Amino acid sequence: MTDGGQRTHTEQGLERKHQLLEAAARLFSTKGYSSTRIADICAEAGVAKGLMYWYFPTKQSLFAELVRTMRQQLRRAQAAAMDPTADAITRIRQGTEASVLFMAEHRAYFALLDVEQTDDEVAEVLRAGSDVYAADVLRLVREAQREGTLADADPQLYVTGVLGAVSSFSHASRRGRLDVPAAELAGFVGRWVTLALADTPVDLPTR
Amino acid sequence: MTDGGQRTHTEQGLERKHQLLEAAARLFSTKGYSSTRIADICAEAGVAKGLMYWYFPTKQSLFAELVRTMRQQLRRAQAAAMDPTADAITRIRQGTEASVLFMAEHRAYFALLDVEQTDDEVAEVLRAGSDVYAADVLRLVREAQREGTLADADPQLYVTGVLGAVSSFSHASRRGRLDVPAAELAGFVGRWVTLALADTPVDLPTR
DNA sequence: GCCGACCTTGACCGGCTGGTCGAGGCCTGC
DNA sequence: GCAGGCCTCGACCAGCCGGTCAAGGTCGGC
Repeated sequence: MTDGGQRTHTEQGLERKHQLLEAAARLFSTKGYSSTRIADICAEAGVAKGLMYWYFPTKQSLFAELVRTMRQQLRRAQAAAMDPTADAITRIRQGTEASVLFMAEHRAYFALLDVEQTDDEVAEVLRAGSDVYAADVLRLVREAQREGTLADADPQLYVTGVLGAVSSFSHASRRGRLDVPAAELAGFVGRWVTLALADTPVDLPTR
Repeated sequence: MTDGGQRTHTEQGLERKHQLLEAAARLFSTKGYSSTRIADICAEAGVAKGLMYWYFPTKQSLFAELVRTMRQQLRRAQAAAMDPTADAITRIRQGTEASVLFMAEHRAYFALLDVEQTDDEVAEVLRAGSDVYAADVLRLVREAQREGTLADADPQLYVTGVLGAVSSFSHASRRGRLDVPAAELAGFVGRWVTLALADTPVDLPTR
């Protein structure tokens, strides 16, 4: 913005910059943003600390560049997967599948989005609690599968779906992105989950 | 663990402790854990900094206590909502509804779970990207509603559901909690979302 | 051979922040 | 009235970490 003159880099320079980005991606995605030290990144890339500031003005700008390129790639994958002639629901499904697939294939990269596990111990505190609920749901899923009211896919998939729905909707509500009374929201999520769990033909032609 | 002797508190002491917990909850849930300074918490509670260390050994232990009590309450709500005589799917739905409802009613408290927005600017970088996809899905949802292939609820609900599914499943996969090949996972999530979006009777007796 | 742009280094700085400490006030039981 | 436990204060400390800087190296062009 303010700075008109972008610095020019030689081929070697671009390569170094790339090295730094890759080193940073590795560290950010395992340790989180704020727990990753600039010194760590430079050590990982095998260069001196000052060098980072030759290629990036701040730690944040390095992070931003990483996120930006990542999003662009994902976006391309989504666009490519959607058939413009199909109906809306189909396109939502296509975009969903493409997103999950793409993120799974580039997981190291997209782990950046999980940014902020802070201290391991804090993360531990948080996880410990949700595990209990997860175990509950897992038990129920197995029971439903025995009852024959739920298809025979990997139970963890269903557990993830249920817990994910609860936390996603709750999170959105907290953030004020849903203008819906609590009771109504709860009902919606209940139905949402129930529908998603609806017994699917086990040998659905997926491929 | 190691320290055998728990300190004893007078009534006044317990009240102070409570004040600190509440102040911390307010700050953690708005600024995130690591961005909240101990000095801030004490200022918010109107006491000197050293006092926190009279009631809690570390910052982390304060946080842990907050999370612990919160989980316990949620857990009770879940248990109360599940009808032990009902079938498994029904109980999953009941637990889901109770969770969402409870979290919505105590949103200030549960915002703790969103811990770690780190620096505002970093959060901004992350949000900016996902908004684009959200806008896309929103468009598709509206289109589907016009087509009549999707019920007439608040479009944001559907958007939240779709995006939440993508991120939850992807996150779980990244964390190694799903032992499923990427393509299969993508297919599952696609179906999951499609089922959840299945046209529900618009005037379903929700209330 | 010298100039300037690009690149690299690592010692250093300054501010921030979790945690400590010694001093002192209050209240209860004796 | 004093001993001892509870509570409160805020100045202080130590270490960490993002960011700076002065110095020097390399290489191509003239």
